[in-house]
Amino acid sequence: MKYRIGILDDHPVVVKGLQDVLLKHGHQVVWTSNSVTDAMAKSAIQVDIIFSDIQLPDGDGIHYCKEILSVNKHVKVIGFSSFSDGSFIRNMIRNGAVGYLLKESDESLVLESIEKVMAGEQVIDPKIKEVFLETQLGIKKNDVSLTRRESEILKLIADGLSTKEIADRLFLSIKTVEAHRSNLMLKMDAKNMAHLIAVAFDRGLI
Amino acid sequence: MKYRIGILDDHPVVVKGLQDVLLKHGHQVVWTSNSVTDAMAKSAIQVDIIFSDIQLPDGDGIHYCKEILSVNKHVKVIGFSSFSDGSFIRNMIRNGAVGYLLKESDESLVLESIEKVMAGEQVIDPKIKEVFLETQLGIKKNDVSLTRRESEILKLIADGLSTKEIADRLFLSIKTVEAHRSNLMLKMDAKNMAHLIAVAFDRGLI
DNA sequence: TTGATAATCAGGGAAAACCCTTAAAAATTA
DNA sequence: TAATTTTTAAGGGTTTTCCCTGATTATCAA
Repeated sequence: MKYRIGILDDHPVVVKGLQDVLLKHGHQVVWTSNSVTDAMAKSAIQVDIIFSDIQLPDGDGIHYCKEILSVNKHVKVIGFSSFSDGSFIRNMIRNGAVGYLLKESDESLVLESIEKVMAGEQVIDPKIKEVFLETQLGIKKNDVSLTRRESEILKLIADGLSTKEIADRLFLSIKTVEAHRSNLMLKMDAKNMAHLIAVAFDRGLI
Repeated sequence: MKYRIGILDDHPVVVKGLQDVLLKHGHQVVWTSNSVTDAMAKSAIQVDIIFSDIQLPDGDGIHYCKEILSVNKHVKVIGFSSFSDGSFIRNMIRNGAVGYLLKESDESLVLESIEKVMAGEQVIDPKIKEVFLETQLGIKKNDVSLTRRESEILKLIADGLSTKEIADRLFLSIKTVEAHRSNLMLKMDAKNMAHLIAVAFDRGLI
């Protein structure tokens, strides 16, 4: 199937390259644009898919995504950027994008993604999946080593249990639990319990 | 290629099932075990791959993994459990496991994974990858929508700032910051600040 | 313009967290 | 066995969080 496609990117080279790939395979590139304002002005033009960069001169693809979907809720927006930054991708998806590809993707991935997206599937670049998986697995950096008791208590803290509740659960004195909490904060260089949990998540300890 | 395999699991049905699959395809199951102690006693038996459950009667697969690798660092340990709990998987991998499969995996996945693992690759059950990806993307249930001020303050809390510090930073009254904290806890159904941060990470809000 | 939502702030009190020192079993490791 | 680490625990004090009620001012959409 051949589709009507719009491209929003402020890098002429990227626009040209993507356009060539799409045209070569019979798709119609009905508009290209280098700014959010301009792209919104073209929102009346019917398209099936929009490829949108994240960083644009007058805004970002994330807000554009939300806006264009409020005008035309049937269009499939695919984030198209060189950033594999998680927060960009998350926000793009949250704002309604159905896919996110990296600019270094090869032709076949772009073409496959068009088919998948039009079939109602969500598409995330496999490279991003790998990065996400590694983050989840905490392969990054894991210098602090916690004792068995410490990680046990850490998990209970993350579950929202107070010192007293943890003490009751583990049949320990409140003072003992307090000692472990202090050690956790010391080891992980945390200022308080909220910070401790944030650090623990960052280091993949939870 | 056919390999020598050990199985550590305290569920006889699982052991039987896995063993049948492996034997049917020509692999050798050189030992099976239902406890960590017993499995360690069999550590002298040369194996290529060990399938290990997470929860065992006398310990857990995570510590077993570490121990067996200190004895035989060339063995490939594959976590094999019905838990898709992230922390188990993370810890298993951190302790040297090269793979993690779910018990509901079908035969072909198990067999493919054996080949991949022996080829030096890491194997994670695709179902887990999906869960991880969804967590990363915050797709799960992202029903809570925070206001601008709330997410601003949430981030500062995660950075370890106290109510007073946040108030100073944002030129607000302590009471205002307290109000926002209360609303955050209410919205995210958190019992205290530590829990709030944990929930926020879970939902991909940080 | 009129609700609804968001953001601001107050007082007061109970509970929990935080910080300090000190120390003795218990378990591991060398 | 000796040395080290872990786990246990106390006393006592300061600070912060947490919870309640109540209220005024912006902001934004219908």
